[in-house]
Amino acid sequence: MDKTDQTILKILQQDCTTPVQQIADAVNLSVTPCWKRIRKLEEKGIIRQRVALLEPAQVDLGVSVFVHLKTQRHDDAWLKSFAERVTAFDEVMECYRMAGEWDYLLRVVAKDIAAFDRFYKKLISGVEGLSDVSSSFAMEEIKYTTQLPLSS
Amino acid sequence: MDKTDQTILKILQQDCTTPVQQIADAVNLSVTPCWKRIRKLEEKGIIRQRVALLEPAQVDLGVSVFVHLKTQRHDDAWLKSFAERVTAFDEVMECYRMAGEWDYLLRVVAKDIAAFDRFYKKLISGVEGLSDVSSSFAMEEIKYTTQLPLSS
DNA sequence: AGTGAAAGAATCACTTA
DNA sequence: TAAGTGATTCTTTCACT
Repeated sequence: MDKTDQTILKILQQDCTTPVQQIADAVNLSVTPCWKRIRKLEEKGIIRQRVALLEPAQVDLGVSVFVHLKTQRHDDAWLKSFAERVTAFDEVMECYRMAGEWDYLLRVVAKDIAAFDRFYKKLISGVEGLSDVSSSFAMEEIKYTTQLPLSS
Repeated sequence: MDKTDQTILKILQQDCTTPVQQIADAVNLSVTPCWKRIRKLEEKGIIRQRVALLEPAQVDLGVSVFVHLKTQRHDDAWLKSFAERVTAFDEVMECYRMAGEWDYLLRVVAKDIAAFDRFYKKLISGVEGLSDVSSSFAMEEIKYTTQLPLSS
């Protein structure tokens, strides 16, 4: 992946509707070679998908809650089943296995506190082996981007 | 926003390259009225942008770190300047003002621990008034989606 | 909300360096 | 192996119904 590919990725991370013609101009190529580069970036999985981002508040999902979890089980089988269950919850936007005090961190979206509480109960009853759960509410979204910082 | 719009949004959240024709079929409309709905969703800001999502590991940004912050200042002016500074850092993918023990939570991406440490020093020296900072490393990304769960 | 036409883009076979 | 041209096909967009 050279500098040209990085520039292409940068543009597509900002607006993936940019016509190939315009991207080609930006990297001093003609349409076809530029198009082929984009295709390769997709085939390699560097571009994983092209999506529409919505405004959470406008679809009545203005509340983000971070849920910290501890567990007693740390074996592979448990992790696998945990991952499956958590992934299946549409409310869970992000889930990470963590180093340090907490074993997992989730970002959950909800309409309001009551809706989050319904999710919370589903989580507690649906996932075995949780030894500690702590929820922190986000009051305000200061920054949210999907644009990864590429060197060039 | 009715059920038809929700279906349209659902499709575009998964793949925004889906031809309008195909979306129209899915919601039992012909192309033009469907296209007009999409336009309106964009105008209202419900669709905020269309972007390409990249695979972090493939662009050498496999490390996510959550940074919890406390501050002594809680006035509007401080918040405003904090928001500006934090937003300006390309490494910061997400930043929330929190309720509870910690005042702010950031998700930062980096190439490795050394790169994160460079960011950490920039943050500490570039932002005034931080009284406590704690960094937690994500070992594994279990789920990451931008797809908000719409009712229908 | 629908039809059909015109404009605009993506995609591909083929050519060149 | 990487880039370019031009033709074809697919999509978007819009005037009109």
